[in-house]
Amino acid sequence: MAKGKAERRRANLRDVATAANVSVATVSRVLNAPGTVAETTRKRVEEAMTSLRWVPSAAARAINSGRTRFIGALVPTLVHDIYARVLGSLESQLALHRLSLVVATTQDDPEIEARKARGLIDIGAEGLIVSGMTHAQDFYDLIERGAIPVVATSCHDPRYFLPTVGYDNAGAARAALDHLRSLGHRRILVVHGPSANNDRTRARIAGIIDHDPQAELSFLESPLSIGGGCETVRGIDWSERKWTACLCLSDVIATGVLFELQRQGVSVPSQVSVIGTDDLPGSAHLCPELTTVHLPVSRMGLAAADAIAGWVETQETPQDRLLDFDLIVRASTAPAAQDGS
Amino acid sequence: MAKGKAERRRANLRDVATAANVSVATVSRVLNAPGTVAETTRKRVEEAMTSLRWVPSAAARAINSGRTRFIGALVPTLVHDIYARVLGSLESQLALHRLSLVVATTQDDPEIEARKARGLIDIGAEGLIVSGMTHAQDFYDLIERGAIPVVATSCHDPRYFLPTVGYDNAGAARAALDHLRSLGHRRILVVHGPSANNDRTRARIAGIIDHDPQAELSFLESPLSIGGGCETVRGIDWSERKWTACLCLSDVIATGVLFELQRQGVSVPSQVSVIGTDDLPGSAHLCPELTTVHLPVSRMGLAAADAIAGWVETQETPQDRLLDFDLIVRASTAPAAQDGS
DNA sequence: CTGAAAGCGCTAACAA
DNA sequence: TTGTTAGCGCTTTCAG
Repeated sequence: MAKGKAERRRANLRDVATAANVSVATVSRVLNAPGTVAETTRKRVEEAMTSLRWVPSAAARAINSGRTRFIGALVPTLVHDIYARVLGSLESQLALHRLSLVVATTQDDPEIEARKARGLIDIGAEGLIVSGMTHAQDFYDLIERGAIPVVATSCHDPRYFLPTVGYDNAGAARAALDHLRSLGHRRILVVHGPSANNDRTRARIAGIIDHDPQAELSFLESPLSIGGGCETVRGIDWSERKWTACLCLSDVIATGVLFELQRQGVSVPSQVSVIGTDDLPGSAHLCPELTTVHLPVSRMGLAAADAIAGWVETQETPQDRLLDFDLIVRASTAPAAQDGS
Repeated sequence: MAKGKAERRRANLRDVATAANVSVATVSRVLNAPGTVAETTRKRVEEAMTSLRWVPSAAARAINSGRTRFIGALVPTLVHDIYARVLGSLESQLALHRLSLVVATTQDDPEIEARKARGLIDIGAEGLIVSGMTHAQDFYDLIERGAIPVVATSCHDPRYFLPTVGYDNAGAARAALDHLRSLGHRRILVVHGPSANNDRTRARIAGIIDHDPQAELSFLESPLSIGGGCETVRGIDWSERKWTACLCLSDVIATGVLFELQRQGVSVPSQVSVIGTDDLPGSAHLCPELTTVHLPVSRMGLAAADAIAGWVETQETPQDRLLDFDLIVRASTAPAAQDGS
């Protein structure tokens, strides 16, 4: 069988009607209310459909119903476990609402986001899911103008312009810090991802800065990748004991840090404690198993799907949703060694 | 500002025309051929558009042009770096063709795939990207009937019913085996992902089975996750020296294996060599850095995007595309220790 | 340069 | 149970 295909004009409802010797209304009925059509007529129509290889036109249906049945998601990148997992549960939950998911990536650039948002609306997205609360003015104008449902995820702020479905980033970071503090750590190196255009990262940083004046925190910004985490701590001489713990505001960075420490022969947690934030699937299996703050990204995808689906369905703005995080203590943190600091 | 929005009827072209005191045709013209409209008229129309907050209807445009400008991608899961990366480059390359990407996940189940494929076509996808060559009959009927462009990725087979864009899975696995063999390994444990419904995994297995009769291969199936890799090799006592190397047909599994070996105190590569297949971004940073076979997933996404875009644009079936893989030798493999086997 | 009018493929009253 | 017909919002001739 050849891979090409002859290009006839696609059959439409009228063709089917003619072939089956009925009116277009009857054909439409076998589609939308098969019960109201006589058995024999229906058979005839269905045969006509198959023999003409008729395929319904989504656009025509959409123009009548006013619905396209898909929503758009704007995420910084697909290549990060956290967004992949959100999108995964978003997709499956939207499918339950008979909605599809169009994805677009923004590279954390508000301008790109605004542009892609326009594209999504242009092709008919009924609603949008975005990440965080940092957006371009163009973007706000766009949704203001289109009056299109948009929910923001990965964050929580009832005062925000859009409904938010997410967790308390500041609180999560604080929980990590508190854990380290309770273990007696005072001098702590905080490694975080890029904070430009990323309010989640900024919220995490803000959550720990000034939270505990007794803690002596140093901050280092790292690319949001395993390699980035490695490089960021590459030059550090841990034997100086300048810090007894490393608080990573993201698990991918923590993973890189762990790898690099191991490579340097620094033992975790006896020499340095390491804690992450996110709880990726792999984090539980690292050596040592990574202590981290679990963020409920799957539940978040689910909740966001329900929120947007309800909104496009009922026209009613959803409630903000705050999901819990959980400190997961594993093997990468331990009490600070006593020393005369 | 409230999060809700009053729900007026959305303005349409006619409303704009009336407001601007022109005909709908003129309004349409300022949209599609601004040059042919008098400066002053155009101004007036544009003002009407903004003041009425007019937003074009995607469905109406689609019904006329016959185009929806989006294509659907069916992947087993989003939560695997490899698919995330393919989709990432697919999305950005399709964007260059002014096409959007709708994603749907199949859980490696052909029935789900067929169902979701129907859903994608129903909402108007102009083309489909699928993974591999294992599909349900329903699926084939569907695309046969809809005469819709479909390209298969992650594999390569010119004899296949659909155009394929991908790499030689058998060859990649063979390259990994050859590397191990050249290092003197003979007794090798092969750990692979689930092979049911997954022709890529089966191809990799087939690629090494019987390839080198001198090698003594044992096969173990593992879930496709880091945790799966860990568990699969958990019970093994490597000191028995039953195998001197472990060939993982997927990097996520190799990652789990590496973690588990480290936990057991088995040293890699001096006691056991480990090699993966895929080359994930994190693989280069593992301890030890993972030797693996690099699969060009980003280039593949790009090529697949071009293939499908060209197809929906020109109606011409694209060529199959074979992309090269590369053995990346890093630190997790070493010559087999001499022993009297 | 502009307008009138005929559709695109389908749904949904309303009649019969 | 079935048919007729008027749109849905927009593009596109074809005439002015």
